[in-house]
Amino acid sequence: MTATPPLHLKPRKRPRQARATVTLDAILEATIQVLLSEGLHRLTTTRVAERAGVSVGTMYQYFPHKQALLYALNERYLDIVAGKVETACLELRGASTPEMVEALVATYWQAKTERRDVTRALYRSAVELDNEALIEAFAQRVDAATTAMFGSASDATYDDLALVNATLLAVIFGTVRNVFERNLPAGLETDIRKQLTIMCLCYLETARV
Amino acid sequence: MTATPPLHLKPRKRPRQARATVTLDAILEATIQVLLSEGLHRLTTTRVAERAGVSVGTMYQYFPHKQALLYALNERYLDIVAGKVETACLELRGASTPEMVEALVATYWQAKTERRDVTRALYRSAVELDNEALIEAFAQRVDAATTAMFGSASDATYDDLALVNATLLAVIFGTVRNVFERNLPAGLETDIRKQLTIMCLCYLETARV
DNA sequence: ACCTGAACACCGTTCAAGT
DNA sequence: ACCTGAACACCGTTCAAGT
Repeated sequence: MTATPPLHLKPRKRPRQARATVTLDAILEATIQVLLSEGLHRLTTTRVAERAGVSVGTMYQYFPHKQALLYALNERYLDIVAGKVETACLELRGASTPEMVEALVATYWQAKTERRDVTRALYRSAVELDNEALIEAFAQRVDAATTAMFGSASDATYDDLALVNATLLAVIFGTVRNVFERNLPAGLETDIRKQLTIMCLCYLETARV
Repeated sequence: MTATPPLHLKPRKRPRQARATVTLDAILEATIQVLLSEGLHRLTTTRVAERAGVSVGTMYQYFPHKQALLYALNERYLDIVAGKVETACLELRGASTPEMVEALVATYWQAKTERRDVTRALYRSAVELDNEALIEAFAQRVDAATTAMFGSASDATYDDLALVNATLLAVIFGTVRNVFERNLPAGLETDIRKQLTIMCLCYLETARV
């Protein structure tokens, strides 16, 4: 599913008893809650443990250090987003290019906008992380899904599909993040999303063989 | 030059004597050095003070807290990048749209690529910051410069220049950051830059009135 | 006007002791 | 097999004392 992550960031052990699973979920749930309510710089092992209803020691049985908490959170989140993109791509096999671009931008934008607070918090939390493996795994899944989709387009074929696809993804993902970080008025945000779609479309038009 | 930043992030006082100016510069220089050599999570007030050759107490006379160090660094950096974009835009007044797009992408890309380590470190350091004011000031300067430039194009006029311009900036800045974060092979990076230029160009073609 | 560094509150992480 | 929490090293920040 995902590329093997750096060992030191993985949970220390997998739960073998029911209560351990409960504990692990409680810790992750507490992490996102503290992150949202207190912010990254007030995300403390003590606070997370307290909120999860366990001792710090217990936390360290499951996660080798604080960063591993954020790593797990990002992993879960990126897995969900990648899944949504994959589903959308499968549904669109054989469709027309405009439909594909429209749906790709809409799906990704929607996935990020659904819970703005979570998206923002995770964008920020990812900074202290050795997150290249995470991003890479995500990129590869999405890349495979969209390449297959555009390759099946009913109205166009591309000379260098790999490059065209990589460009599209960099532009879409990058633009969404940029817009997100600037906290623009809702109206302008929507307008930019529409323009982005137009832009991708005319690019694909140009790139057709 | 820049919008007024949150007060709590500004240096505590401006130096009034020569040695104080030296001290302030030494602290900022030490900050970037420690950031580059040790990484964000090992950037410690003690370490910065030591490297700068002053005591922690002195550091706190100039900066109210650790974040203010990173804030100052980002401020200086964004000021330089904005300046480069402004200069390029002025030089291109009255040129053709293709020249403008090419130069805009090249200038920004170059500014970010020149010192990849610094760019990366600052992207990351900005996360814990209340950096909206900083980003906003940067965005406004650049927006004004590029709007004026595209408004002066010899070969095209645009119906909604403000929106077209905002879209272009979001796409270019966003894509550059995305590419940067993924650490792609140099060849692919260059290819994406070229594709990005093509994409912006055909978008402007479509957006002409 | 500027600098020092010991002192304080808090944080990440460990580990001997428990159930 | 899982959990506890006191203990340790370190970090951000302050402030009384110095030049």
